Amino acid sequence: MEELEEYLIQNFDVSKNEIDNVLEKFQLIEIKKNEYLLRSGDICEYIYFVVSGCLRTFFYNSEGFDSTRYIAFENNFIGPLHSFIQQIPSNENISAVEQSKVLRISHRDFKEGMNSIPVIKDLYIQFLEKAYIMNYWRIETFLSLDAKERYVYLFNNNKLMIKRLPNKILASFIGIAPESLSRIKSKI
Amino acid sequence: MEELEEYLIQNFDVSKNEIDNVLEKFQLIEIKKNEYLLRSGDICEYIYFVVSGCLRTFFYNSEGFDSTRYIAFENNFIGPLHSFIQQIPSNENISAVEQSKVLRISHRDFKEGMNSIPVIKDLYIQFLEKAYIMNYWRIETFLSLDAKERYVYLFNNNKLMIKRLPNKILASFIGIAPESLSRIKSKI
DNA sequence: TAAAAACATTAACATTAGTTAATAAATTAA
DNA sequence: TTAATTTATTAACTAATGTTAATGTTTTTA
Repeated sequence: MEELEEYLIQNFDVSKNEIDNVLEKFQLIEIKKNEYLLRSGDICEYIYFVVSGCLRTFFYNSEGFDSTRYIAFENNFIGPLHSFIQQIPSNENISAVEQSKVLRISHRDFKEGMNSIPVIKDLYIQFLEKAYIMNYWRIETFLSLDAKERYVYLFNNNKLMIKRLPNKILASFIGIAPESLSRIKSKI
Repeated sequence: MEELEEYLIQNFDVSKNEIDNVLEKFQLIEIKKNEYLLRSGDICEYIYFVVSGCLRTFFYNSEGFDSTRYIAFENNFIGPLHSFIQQIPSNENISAVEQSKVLRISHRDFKEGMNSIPVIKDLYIQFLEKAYIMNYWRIETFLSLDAKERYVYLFNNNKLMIKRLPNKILASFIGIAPESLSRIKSKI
């Protein structure tokens, strides 16, 4: 749990006591590469904090290929919020890109914490703000850049993704076919 | 202000007194079609609640065309959050698609309200959650749909946009050239 | 209300990205 | 460690979208 504790200390003005209250609501889970934490159609019961490894959320598009909507490396939260908040079925899957350790908090504990532990509300706000900013630049790249430019953008701004994601997932995150990504890389 | 009052009553468990405290932080502004509330490069000082009309946020892409990131009709908030939160220059503009009336709250009053008026925090969370869900499906359409499918998606799910936005802005929201949108419409 | 400006449509052509298929390389499992 | 499986690359071809330019339509302004 030290990773989440460290994360809280770094990001919030929070007392030792409050940290303990938060931490006790989380539970450590290990997951092997390619295993699922959530399948589309199911209700998202947990939000996850990535301690080590890498997870992604993705869905299957009309042609049956998968599209990666979000990637979380260490020290980031992941979970399809609309499903979690409203407790309705998710159209996304969560799975492990690498073998990972995650801390999960249930919807029940989260709701309870939102009322009883002030820092959880702040944590949630920060999570939403981070998601907002990530989604913001994501939409911007789709609106204004072509496939090659989107790859170059990631190359310049997100070395971690370039380094740790296989071609296939990188392509599905950029929104192009893996063959197109190969072509793009060969021409740079 | 009745519109915002109504909105608060509808969406939050909030007392008359609290509503008054919130409302007094807002200021009514009128804006003519095509006028700007924010220009890229400036720091976003206000978040706006649309009372009537329609606003959009957009930026200029590398070829000098504009891309529309977000559209707000009546009873929705608008503002580039990353600029507002962090008080850093925005790369987006806000302008009026139609002649509009908006209520604005300053960053200063917002920050103050976040600490002193509980419902403002909830309002902010709901704003972030709404933005999350909107951005979520937006990214999904870019990842999994081609231009024609994105138009059809809007046609089925957002009649208001189809009805009230000119072709040019609709195309810039879908991420295609206006000529392409004309072609798509003629083939449906 | 007429003229000007902005916007929308259409068509021909150019470019980008998707598709298919074959092969090579890397990873996983026996 | 080898065989099997998955992933990555390449090339030829196809389909979709962008670009340019001409024309028609609508909106704005004088």
